[in-house]
Amino acid sequence: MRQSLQAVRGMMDILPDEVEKWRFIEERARNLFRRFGYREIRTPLLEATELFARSIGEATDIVEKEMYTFYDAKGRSISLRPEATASIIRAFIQHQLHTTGDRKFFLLGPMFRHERPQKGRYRQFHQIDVEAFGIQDPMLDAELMFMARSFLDEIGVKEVSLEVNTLGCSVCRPGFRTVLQDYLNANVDHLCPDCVRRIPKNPLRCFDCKVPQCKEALAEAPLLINFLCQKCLSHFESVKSYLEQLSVPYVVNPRMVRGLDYYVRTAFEIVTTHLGAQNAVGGGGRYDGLMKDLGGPDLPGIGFALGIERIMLLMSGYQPSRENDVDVYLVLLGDSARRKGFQIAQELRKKGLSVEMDYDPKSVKSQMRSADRVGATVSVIIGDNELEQSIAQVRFMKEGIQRIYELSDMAAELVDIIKGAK
RNA sequence: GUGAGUGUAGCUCAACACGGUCAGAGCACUGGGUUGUGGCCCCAGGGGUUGGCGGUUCAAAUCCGCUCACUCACCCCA
Repeated sequence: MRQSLQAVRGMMDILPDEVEKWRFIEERARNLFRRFGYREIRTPLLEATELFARSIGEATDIVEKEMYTFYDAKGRSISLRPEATASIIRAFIQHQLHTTGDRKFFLLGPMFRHERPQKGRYRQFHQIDVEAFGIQDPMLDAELMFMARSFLDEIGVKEVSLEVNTLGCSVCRPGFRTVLQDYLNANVDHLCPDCVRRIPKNPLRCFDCKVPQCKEALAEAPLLINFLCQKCLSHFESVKSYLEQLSVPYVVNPRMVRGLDYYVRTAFEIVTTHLGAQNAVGGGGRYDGLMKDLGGPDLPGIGFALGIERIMLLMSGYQPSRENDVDVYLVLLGDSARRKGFQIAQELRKKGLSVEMDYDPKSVKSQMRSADRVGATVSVIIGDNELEQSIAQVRFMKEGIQRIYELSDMAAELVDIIKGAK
C-alpha cells in the first residue's frame, strides 16, 4: 500500500457512512436542548491562549502541555480550543448577552488536545457542551443532570452511571485543603511521586490517583463533604433531593474531583465500564466565580460536556436508514439519448426527485447493475428507438415490471408515483 | 511524554516460528455469458515496489536496526 498523504495523527475523517450517525446525534441533541430552553451558539475554534490559561487554570495539564498553541503573524499567542466553556463565557461577556435575557446555551463542535490517541480519545474530538449563566438555584443543577441523562437515554446509551459530588466554595474549600495537606504530609511515605508533587499545588487531585498504595493511603483521608460550609451543604442537599424528585439515579462519590480549576460546589461525571480506560462519557459542574474572574458580570454558571466519540461507542439505539436514496436511474444508449437524458435528469431533479445516471457511456447491463446497486426505485431506459417515438421505458426495479411513458408527461407521472409511495 | 502489540490488494485475511517455486483467497470492482435490461449463477480481467529507509545473505513479506502509522495501556480527561 502506497501511503504518502494521510490525516495528521489523532485527526479522524468522518466518512459519508458515519456522517448519518453524527447527524442523528446532533439532531437529537438540538431537539432535546431546545425543549429545555437552550439555544445554540457557535464560537471560533481559535481563541487567545490567555483565555484558557485564566479559565481552565495555568497549572492544569490541559494548559501546560495539551493545548495546540501557536503564534500569529503579530506574535500573539493563540490556541485551538480544548473545551467550550471558556469560549462561551468570553462570547457572553463580549456581546453583553446578560442584557438580552439569553442565559442558556449549547454548542456542538470540535475541540483539540494534544494527547496520545487512544480508544475513544482523539486529538480532534467533538463535544456537546451546555452552559447556563445567572441561575444560582440548585434546581438547575439537578435539571442539567436530568437533561444529560435524558439525552443519553434518547439516543440509546444505556449502562452509564451518574456520579455526583460537591467541591465546596471559596469559604469552605481552603480550610479543607489545609486539613487534607496535613493528612497527606503525615502519610507522605505511602504516596506515589505524582501525589507527593500534588500536595502543595493540587492536593484534591490525589483522590483521583489510581496507584493502589495511594488509594489505600487515601482510604482514611478526611473528606470535603464533612467540611462544607452551611451554604454549600444545603445546596448539595437540595441538588440531591431534586434529583430524587425527578427519579434520576445517581451515586454520591465524595472522592470525585474534576480536572479543571474553576469548579465549585456541584460536580458530576457520567461514567461507563464499557469503554476501557476512557470511562468518562461526560462531566460538568458549577463555576460560580468564573464569569467575574474573566472580567464579566458576577453571574453564577454551570454546565457540562459530553464526548461525542465516546457516546458513539456506546450507542445502541441507532439503525442506519437503508431507504432508497435514488428515485430514478437513467439508463441511456447512444449519444443522442445520453444528451436527452442529461436534460431530463435536471428536469426531474428540479421537481424534487433524486436522479442518477452514468456519465460515461456503458452497456445497458452495466447501467442496470448500477441502478440496482444504488437502490433506485425506477430506472428509465432511453435509446434511439425510444427517442424516435418520444417515449421511455420505465422499469420498476423492485416489482420487476416495465411500462412505456410518453416523454412529454413522464416527469409529472414519476413525481406522482414516487412521492405518492413515500 | 512512557510502555507493549500490530502493519501483506479497496475490505477481511493466508504465506512469516525452520529465509528459497511467479505473494494467494474470499468479498468488492470492471467486462462478458443475453446484437438494448438489475438482483442468482458461470467465465474472464484489473489491482500489491508485502508501511518506509537501511542492514545481514547467493536469496528477505519472512531475520536485524531505525523510522512512520495504527491499536491498547499509563498519564490526563470528554
